[in-house]
Amino acid sequence: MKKHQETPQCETCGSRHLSVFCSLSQDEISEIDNNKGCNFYSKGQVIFHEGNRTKGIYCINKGKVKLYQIGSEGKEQIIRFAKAGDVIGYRAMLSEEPLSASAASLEDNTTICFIPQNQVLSMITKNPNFNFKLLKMLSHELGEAAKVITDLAQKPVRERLAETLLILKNTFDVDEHKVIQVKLSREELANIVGTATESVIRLLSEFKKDNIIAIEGRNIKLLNIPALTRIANVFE
Amino acid sequence: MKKHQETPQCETCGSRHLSVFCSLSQDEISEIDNNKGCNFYSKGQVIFHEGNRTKGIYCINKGKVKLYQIGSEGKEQIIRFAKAGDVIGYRAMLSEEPLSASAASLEDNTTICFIPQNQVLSMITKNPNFNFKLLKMLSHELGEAAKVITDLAQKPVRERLAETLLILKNTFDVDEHKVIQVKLSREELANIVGTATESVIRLLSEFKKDNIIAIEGRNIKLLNIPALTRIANVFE
DNA sequence: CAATAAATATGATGTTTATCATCTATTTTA
DNA sequence: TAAAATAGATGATAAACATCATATTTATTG
Repeated sequence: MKKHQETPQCETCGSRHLSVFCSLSQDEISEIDNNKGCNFYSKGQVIFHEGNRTKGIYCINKGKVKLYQIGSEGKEQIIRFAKAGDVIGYRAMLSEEPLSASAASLEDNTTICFIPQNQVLSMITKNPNFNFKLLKMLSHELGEAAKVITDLAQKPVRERLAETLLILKNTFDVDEHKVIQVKLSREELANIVGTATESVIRLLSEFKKDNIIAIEGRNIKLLNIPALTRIANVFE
Repeated sequence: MKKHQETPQCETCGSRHLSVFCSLSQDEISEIDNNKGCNFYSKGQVIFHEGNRTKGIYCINKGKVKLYQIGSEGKEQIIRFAKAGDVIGYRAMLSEEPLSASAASLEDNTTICFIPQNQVLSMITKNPNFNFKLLKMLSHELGEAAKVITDLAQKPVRERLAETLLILKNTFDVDEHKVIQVKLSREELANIVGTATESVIRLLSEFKKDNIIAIEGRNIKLLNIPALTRIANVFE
């Protein structure tokens, strides 16, 4: 009893007005609609592979995605996340370099549109607002990356894990029960924090013992955000 | 007996043709020349401060610069370097965010021009080539940052130090005696690698003992680059 | 639904790396 | 140039963290 999966239309895309495409005109939107493709991914499916070339950008219509690199010992390092309204693959397309990261779906029914390069380039040229949104997005990402670098270089694992939980909250939000709205394995958490899976398990247990979080399987409930913030050692 | 320091002209700037400004027309160059400022910095002088706002971009005419953040325990983390022809401060300007890093000169007589925001924005709008160069530069930087993140998260200090030496070689080149053309303290090296100063000192001594490098004060001579590459554990 | 696999959990142990103390060498400055 | 400050070097120790081993729980699948 497979549900029929229809290609979503940009025109009716709920995420569009919050995304980098918010400044496009009606004409530009239908131009994209006529040229884009769409794919549906089940949980764990790879969307693109590090090292490959891309001839366009991927716009997430529905679902959640992790972007990761494989380190020299074969270990996954999660670089960032993307959700509905976010765009991925633009870095490689714009720099004309191979993809610096792989992308994999974190949920079933993740729906992702593919906008060909020539469409994007023409929008950049024709729509200054879109262009500035892109520049802004890239610059912002670069600033975030610098923060991550400093944290990885200087903070102990405990602080980084606390900070990761807060970042996941900001990225995916929490529901009415304070549960972070993304399901990650302990191993994936370790692959964000840059530590061993066992260390994440131990530290989560500590946080739980101190009533800072509650754990139900892969659901993490944030009970005491001020305490987490204190542990994370962030002042901003 | 202070030497008279003259504002350099973009028109005669040797670095221009290799920089993000390479695609500018004669008119655009003189337009910038008429609006830019210029400052001279002695070694160690701060060019701008993390957290401040910038209303333009800094173009390095001469000298070397480190960009760094101060971590939560007050420790410096060097994010990247810049040299003649490189631009700094553009990330903050384009994202309309505060500067994410501070910049400090690494050499006496470092000469840096300041191009006001409105000049840059008008070039972006009027010169598509310049715009694409910017997009490319930002995207490239973002890819480099992702690599650093994976390395910091996964590689041991020894590998990171070896890799840092190779990156310094690629950034600043070596002279005819194989000496890396930038002088950094052991502490600064530690602040790139993300480790303690003592660890850098010990590891450099090891590399020296194995005839992989030679050390004369702050000059580091790369004697065996293949060996360094092997230690750095990079396959690309 | 039993059987198997995978993920989570926890203890024991070892390695890596930071910290502290101290000493020497090199700059800087009075 | 002597004195003081700073940077570099090295050993001893401690802390953080990874790894390995082994349960235990939770998913997955025939």
